Amino acid sequence: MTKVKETSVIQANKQAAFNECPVTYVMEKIGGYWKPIILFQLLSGSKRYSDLRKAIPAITEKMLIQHLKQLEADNLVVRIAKPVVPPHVTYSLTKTGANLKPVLYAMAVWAVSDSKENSKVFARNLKNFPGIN
Amino acid sequence: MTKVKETSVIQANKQAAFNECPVTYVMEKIGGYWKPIILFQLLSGSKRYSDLRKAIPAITEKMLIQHLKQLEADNLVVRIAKPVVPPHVTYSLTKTGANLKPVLYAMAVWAVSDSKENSKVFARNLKNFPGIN
DNA sequence: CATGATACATACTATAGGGTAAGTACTTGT
DNA sequence: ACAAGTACTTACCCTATAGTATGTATCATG
Repeated sequence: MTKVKETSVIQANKQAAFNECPVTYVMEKIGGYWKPIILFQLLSGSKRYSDLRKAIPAITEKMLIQHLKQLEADNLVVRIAKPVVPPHVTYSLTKTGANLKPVLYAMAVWAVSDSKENSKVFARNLKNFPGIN
Repeated sequence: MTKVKETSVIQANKQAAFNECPVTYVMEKIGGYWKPIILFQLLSGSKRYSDLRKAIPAITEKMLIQHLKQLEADNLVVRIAKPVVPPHVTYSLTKTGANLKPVLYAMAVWAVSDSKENSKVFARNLKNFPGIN
């Protein structure tokens, strides 16, 4: 799960921000490219591992379990495995995970209003668009 | 301002998530270690560059302007420079930036409740704490 | 005439985290 | 005996982003 160096300024800063800034705390848990997308999928109910894969075709299996494990460690999702063969594993939100709903909703609301009223965004989008220039 | 490679899978994925996932959209704008902290400082009113530096002692000047420039490009903060010597520059939130307040507040609320009811968090904190082990 | 204050800029290094590709275990179906 | 399905694991590479260190312009003041 991609080891972390114990001695590094960047980790120390992260830790400091993590301890002091609640926003950083939240982003440590739902940040990254895939976590919000996974959480979004689970907001609509518990899903099997393979269902998540199908629902998010672009994600690699490594990223998927890696983030699921992290979310589990952070107590945002629960893993339930039936001891059968072939394996049957479902993931669902914990209460804490479900409590994120208003947060995600607030973010979505802001995102929509911002992308409407802010045209500079699109300029920057285009500038960074891969495969152009 | 740390150039970005045009052709990279990670950029493409970012772009895709950016276009489709509003949460990712928001996190592209307020993510990173320092942005939330800077925004928090500006929530209480406009500040000079040097005041921000003093308010956030751990930040390096490079990180500070880099993020201020990004926030400005994203239309979350405005830069006002008085043409005097020595320079006098103040930063403040735009309307869009100020609209983030409920989002940041929702995150903070969740963070507090989560860190109270979730003891695993502190275990993980301690495990990652720099200078131990 | 050198120093200090302010608001940056820039070259280089380090690291966290994402991406690719391939392998594992176990059993049922052909 | 071999492929197929499920839920992972592991080894290796690449890139985005943070950190370090130093430099720049302008003017007032001692």
